[in-house]
Amino acid sequence: MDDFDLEQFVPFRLNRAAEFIALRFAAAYKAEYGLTRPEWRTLAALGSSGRMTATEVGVHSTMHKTKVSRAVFALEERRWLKRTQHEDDRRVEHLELTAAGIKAYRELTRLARAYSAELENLLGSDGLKALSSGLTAVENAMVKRRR
Amino acid sequence: MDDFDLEQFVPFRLNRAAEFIALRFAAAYKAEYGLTRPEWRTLAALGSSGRMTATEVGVHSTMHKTKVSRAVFALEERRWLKRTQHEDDRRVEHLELTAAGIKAYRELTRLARAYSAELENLLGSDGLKALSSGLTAVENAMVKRRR
DNA sequence: TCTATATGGTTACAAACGTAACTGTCAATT
DNA sequence: AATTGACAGTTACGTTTGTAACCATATAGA
Repeated sequence: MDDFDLEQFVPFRLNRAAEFIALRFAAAYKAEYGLTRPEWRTLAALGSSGRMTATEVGVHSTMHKTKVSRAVFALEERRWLKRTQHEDDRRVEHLELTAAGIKAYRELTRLARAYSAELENLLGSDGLKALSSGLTAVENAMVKRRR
Repeated sequence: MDDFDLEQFVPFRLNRAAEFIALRFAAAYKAEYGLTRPEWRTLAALGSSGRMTATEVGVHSTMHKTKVSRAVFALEERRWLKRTQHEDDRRVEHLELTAAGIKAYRELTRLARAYSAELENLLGSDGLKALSSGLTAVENAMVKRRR
């Protein structure tokens, strides 16, 4: 009928692939820990970088500040995270994982590494390399276009 | 603090890239036509494949049937789509674009093609190729794992 | 010091979503 | 013909989301 094919359209394919890959991993932390994606991302950001502000978490994990705010609240309720006020600027709060949070982080990253390995298996070494370098290209473009 | 880095985790990178790439295009059809993503996908599926059932649209564009149902309703209200009952099986309905729907489809696909070109520019020819072949790897994996 | 503007973070509200339950229809079995 | 199970599509409900407004604090300029 026409020469446009949704199946070949990169934005569509990218979305579908992301859903497939991410959902498969999300199922793990959702089922086992009841975490949402923003929560997992926040945990991961704080776990690997140590103390950060909410804004920094947002930048690091590319999440909107309302998502971060809600995730921080949830993690705090779970006693995986604690806040401390910045000395000089009382608008800012520093976020840090508690011992329990660090423990959870370790377990989750173990899962994440296992999934990375599974992914290499699933996509093949070449497939994964191609994907990764394609993603790098996107990331470079994102930096250029960032407002 | 640890050797896990969210920035290097493929599911995260994939998600972020998809958001960036898809949102940039979504902004166009959302701003100019007030379409949601399910609506655009439904339009695209029907535009390129002609008459289909709702279930087929869902398979073709990997959307849950509730999304398809809502999108079909919205497009119908807009008079871009009409339903006709299947002769033999009254559960099934055939979906087809109206003249106005086809016109919209043409305009949207023009935008989509323009965006594809922009993408090649943005990612570079090699980057786009790598991305595409990485996506193919994911797609192959999806087929294998499809339940 | 007062005002204006920017910033960190939260919240209210409406839209979009997924899950599961539902309606109506069909096919197979009895 | 009646029953059962499967399937197409819709709807109800609770959750998650994004936008925009908001509060509190900080900074700069008059």
